Amino acid sequence: MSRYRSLPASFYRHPTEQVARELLGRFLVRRLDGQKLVVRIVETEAYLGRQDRASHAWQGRRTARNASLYEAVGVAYVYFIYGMHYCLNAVSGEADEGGAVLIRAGEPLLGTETMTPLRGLKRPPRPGDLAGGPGKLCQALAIDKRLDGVSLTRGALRITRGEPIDADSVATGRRIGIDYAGQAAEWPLRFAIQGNRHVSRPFPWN
DNA sequence: CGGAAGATCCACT
DNA sequence: GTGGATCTTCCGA
Repeated sequence: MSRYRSLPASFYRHPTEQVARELLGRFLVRRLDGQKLVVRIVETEAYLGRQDRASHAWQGRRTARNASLYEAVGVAYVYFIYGMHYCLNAVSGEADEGGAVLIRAGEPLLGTETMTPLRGLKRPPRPGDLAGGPGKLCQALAIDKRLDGVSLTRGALRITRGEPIDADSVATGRRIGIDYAGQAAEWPLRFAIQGNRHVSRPFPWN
């Protein structure tokens, strides 16, 4: 069905803030051992690249870690943080700009019985337990460094058309965990589906 | 080469 | 709300 058709690379070739908004409602599909795990993207953040102090591409920084940011739009940028977590981004914007969208939270749709033990849980999960945060989401979908640089348009990790939401159903806020970024910390580049209970932490609606 | 920081999560009070 | 876990990555000396 068309909800499971991958978004094309051209989808990501637009301003990163726009891509971050339009990724809400889309499906993140992980193929794992012949099984399909699916979450609906409910929260994102835009990182604008060289002009954004919170971005790993701030001032055009190029390192071994962030090489994927300069590969091509539509590829995954996966990095390791805090000694124990991974974060998943979709590279977006213009070539060489270093823009990307952080996938901060998803609503589990398929494969929850597999995600639950991957998360180390033994009880039925409550909203947000499985993928309500960038680190949780990666753990639930078995996303790690091996998926850094892969295309999101095909293969073991894809983003599909899903269920696009209305523009007026998007909640906006400040990005999380980047207080070091000065003025950029106040830019309203965090987005979520209005009222969704699977977000990483409360929005103004709560 | 060493130190410090980090796009987080969890347990505990 | 606070503090600790944990370790790769990066930058300055």
